[in-house]
Amino acid sequence: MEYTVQKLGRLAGVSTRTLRFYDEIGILKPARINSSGYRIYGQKEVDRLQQILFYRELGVSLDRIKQIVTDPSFNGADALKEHREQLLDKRKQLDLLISNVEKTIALYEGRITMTDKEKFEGFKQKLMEDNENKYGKEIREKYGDDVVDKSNEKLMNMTQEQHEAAARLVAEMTSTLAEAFKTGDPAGELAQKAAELHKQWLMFYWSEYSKEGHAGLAQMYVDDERFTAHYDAEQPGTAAFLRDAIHIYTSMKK
Amino acid sequence: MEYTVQKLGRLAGVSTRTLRFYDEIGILKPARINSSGYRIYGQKEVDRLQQILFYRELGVSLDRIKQIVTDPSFNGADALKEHREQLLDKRKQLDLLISNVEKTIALYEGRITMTDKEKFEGFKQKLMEDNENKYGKEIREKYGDDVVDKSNEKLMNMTQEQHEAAARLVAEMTSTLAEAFKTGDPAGELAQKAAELHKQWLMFYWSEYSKEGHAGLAQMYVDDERFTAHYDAEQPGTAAFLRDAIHIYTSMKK
DNA sequence: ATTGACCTTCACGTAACGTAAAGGTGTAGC
DNA sequence: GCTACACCTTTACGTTACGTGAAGGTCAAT
Repeated sequence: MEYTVQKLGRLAGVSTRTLRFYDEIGILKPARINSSGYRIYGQKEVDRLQQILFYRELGVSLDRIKQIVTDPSFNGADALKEHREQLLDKRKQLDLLISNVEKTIALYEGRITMTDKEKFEGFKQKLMEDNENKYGKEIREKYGDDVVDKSNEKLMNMTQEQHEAAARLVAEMTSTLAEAFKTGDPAGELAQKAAELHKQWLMFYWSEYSKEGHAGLAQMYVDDERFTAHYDAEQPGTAAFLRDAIHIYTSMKK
Repeated sequence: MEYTVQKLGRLAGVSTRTLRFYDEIGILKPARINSSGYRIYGQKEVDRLQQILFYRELGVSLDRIKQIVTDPSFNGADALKEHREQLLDKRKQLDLLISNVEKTIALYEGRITMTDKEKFEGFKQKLMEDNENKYGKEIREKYGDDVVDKSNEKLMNMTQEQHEAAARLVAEMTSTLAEAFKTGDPAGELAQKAAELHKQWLMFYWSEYSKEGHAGLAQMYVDDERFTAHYDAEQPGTAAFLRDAIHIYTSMKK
């Protein structure tokens, strides 16, 4: 039985591009090339492809698969054992990441202690210590103490008060914007107040204000669908409305 | 305080290339460019970089970090929550992979039931069933039953007897090669017997023999360090010796 | 002869940089 | 003033495993 790329692809469930790529990297060459330059595969190649896909499903890299299928002496457990070690390593790192992400979420959400400053500080302290134990040593060795300390200091400095103040501003901006949206007039008083609040809230994070930056950010609310989705969540059109309001706001201010 | 790329890089523990790259993708622009075209960063940029690195350590993509640092409204838990979901998904897939790799290793090694054909077959059956339950449905839907059945059939056809026969051949070849190596003569009787055994063993996996293929594989034993390491494990120089023996073997046979 | 389904070879895009290469800048020592 | 030498710049290829066109040739049927 002979196969062209597409036939073999359908049989094995891979794209024609994949077969051409496997040819290119020398992992699966066609049995022959016909007079028109077409790749022709035979039974031998079908078997080899099955073997390749078997290892691919186990997450083995094509580079390693190449060794395995080229020389059957690598067929055995050795390659897979090494691969297993890599996977276990990967999982370990992944678990660490997940643990840190979850701690950070808890910290942001304040689920646990946002209302209790003492505990809050203690929690951040704990997050820092955990990280310190897990990979702080490596990083300290690599980059020196100052970097790590500075990074930790930064985390500590984002105090609960700051966070709450910013949150209040955002809440006020959001409700003002919703009110303004009902008027339909981005140049109106309410909309301009929303733009002003938006600026104030930005100032919490930007250390310097510029009309251009503000206007550019506003434009992005419309251009980037991820931002749009955020602002349009309650009321479609809000993102565009906010952009218009801010553009008016920034062009009036000098 | 003002910094050039290298100074900022040392402070934060990243390469200058990274800073230029962050400039390029617009995630961290220098405060200004001096008259010589040098990038000059200020305190604001230092802070922003710290924030970037914080999220980077949590495994967040630069694309997402860009949103977070560009618009503080993304600073919160939302981005991280989505990120956590992705990480959990990843871990699930990783666990599946590890489980399959471990089963395959056990199968290859025969640790469990290699000496008991019934159990062996049962084990392979179990591996197949497990895979079937985990993602067989998807694959069957995607590619049709024939592909999956064919793949499974292939696994079942690799019987214990075949495996053992090949293993015996490999053992014989290895010991013959070791003996031959001591003589130092790749054209000698022992070395040529090793080459012949090597061919026989290859025939177990290749459905077709060619002198060129055999000679090419032998050359790779020397050219590719990973193969070399395998054959030189017991005795350095063995890979080169085997190549020489095979080259002599293949050029004498017609 | 034309259509439509195949096939071919480029060649760019993906993520986050590492690693040269080729060339300009700044400053210290002679 | 000249020369080292450490710094800076841009350009561009390599990494993994292909996806996705683009431009153009082939094959069988209408």
